[in-house]
Amino acid sequence: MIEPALTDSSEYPSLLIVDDDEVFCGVLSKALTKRGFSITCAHTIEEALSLAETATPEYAIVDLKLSSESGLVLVEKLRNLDPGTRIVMLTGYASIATAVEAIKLGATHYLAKPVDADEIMAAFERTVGEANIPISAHPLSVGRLEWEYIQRILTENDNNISVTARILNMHRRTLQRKLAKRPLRE
Amino acid sequence: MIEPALTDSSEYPSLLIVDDDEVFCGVLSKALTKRGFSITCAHTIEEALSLAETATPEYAIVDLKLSSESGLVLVEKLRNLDPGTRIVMLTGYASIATAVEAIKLGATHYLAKPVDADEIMAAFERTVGEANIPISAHPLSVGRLEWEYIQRILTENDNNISVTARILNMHRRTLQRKLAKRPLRE
DNA sequence: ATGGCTATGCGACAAATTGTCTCATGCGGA
DNA sequence: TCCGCATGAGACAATTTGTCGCATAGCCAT
Repeated sequence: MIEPALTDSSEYPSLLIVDDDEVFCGVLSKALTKRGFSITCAHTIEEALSLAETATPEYAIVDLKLSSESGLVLVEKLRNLDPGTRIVMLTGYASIATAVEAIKLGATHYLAKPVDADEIMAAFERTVGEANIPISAHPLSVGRLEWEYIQRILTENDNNISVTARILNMHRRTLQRKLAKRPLRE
Repeated sequence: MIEPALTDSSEYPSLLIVDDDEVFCGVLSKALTKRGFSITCAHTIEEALSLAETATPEYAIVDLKLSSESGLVLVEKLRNLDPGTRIVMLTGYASIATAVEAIKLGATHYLAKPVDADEIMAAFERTVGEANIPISAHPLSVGRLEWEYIQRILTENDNNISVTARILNMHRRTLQRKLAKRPLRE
């Protein structure tokens, strides 16, 4: 066992998670610790930077939307601190424009939520030239992805089915039906 | 008038358009000539490469979906020929996954069709960091989310449709159809 | 209280999408 | 050359969605 105090010099690679959603940080933190990383969490850009200046992390997971600011600037700064840092940008509000910018700023990869820990792992390993190392991540089925996504948007909107349906650009009747037959395994 | 043979030494910057749609090439060619470029068109990767080997263009516009092959490999090759070439990737089948790949391979920018000549011009000029990208306020529609996800798994698996369909737990026929369709906006 | 506005649940039927099957073609390895 | 696997595509049935309609219910301002 390694003593928790020595995270810096730990034999585990250091990984900084930056996301303003504390619950999300917690869940991810736990999942990645189990996979052998030494995790630190930050909820704002300032916090992330002061942590990174003390000890630059080897890996970072940055949310695009950090309260009001853009996680993009953080990507740039982390890279300036240490060009070797591997950064995955994560977001619930994905767009091609921000993806392009993130990669240009030096992010290793860009993923839209929902994602699971394995997919993030795979993203860190990934290099340009196609699928060299077949990572055994087990991605969600499309059905499952849709279900998770719907649940998130629904929650964000007070469980208002009509509003959610409009946002998701689907018919209220359809959403009703999808929600009705909820037991979706896979 | 400049003699066509001397495109290299022309006073106009050289620009190579690679798209299998001849009509599109023609229109774009005309619009960009008017803006002061010396245009050459190619409709296949081979054609593009042989042209580029003779005289490497200063700018290039590459379509992602070139009949059977992917324009991504062309981006890589053009870059190897001359790292200074500024390349804009263009496509009617835009996705975050391919955008990420394109930028990693060295593309200057990535735009979704339909697009006008001015946007392409702006894309060539774009520099990192400057742009102040707005974070989209609204989440993706379910349809779009599915499209992005499919594209991601597909690129992660070397564009193997059969494998992707199995991973996603959907029928190959269905995946075929979804990929064929989708000039999806939203 | 009454009318205007919106959310919700659900039946019914048409329209669109998927699931299945089947073929023919093309490619790389045994 | 045969085998296994990927792919594109046609055809038809099985499901799922899109649409309408209607009734109920909560909010809120008149």
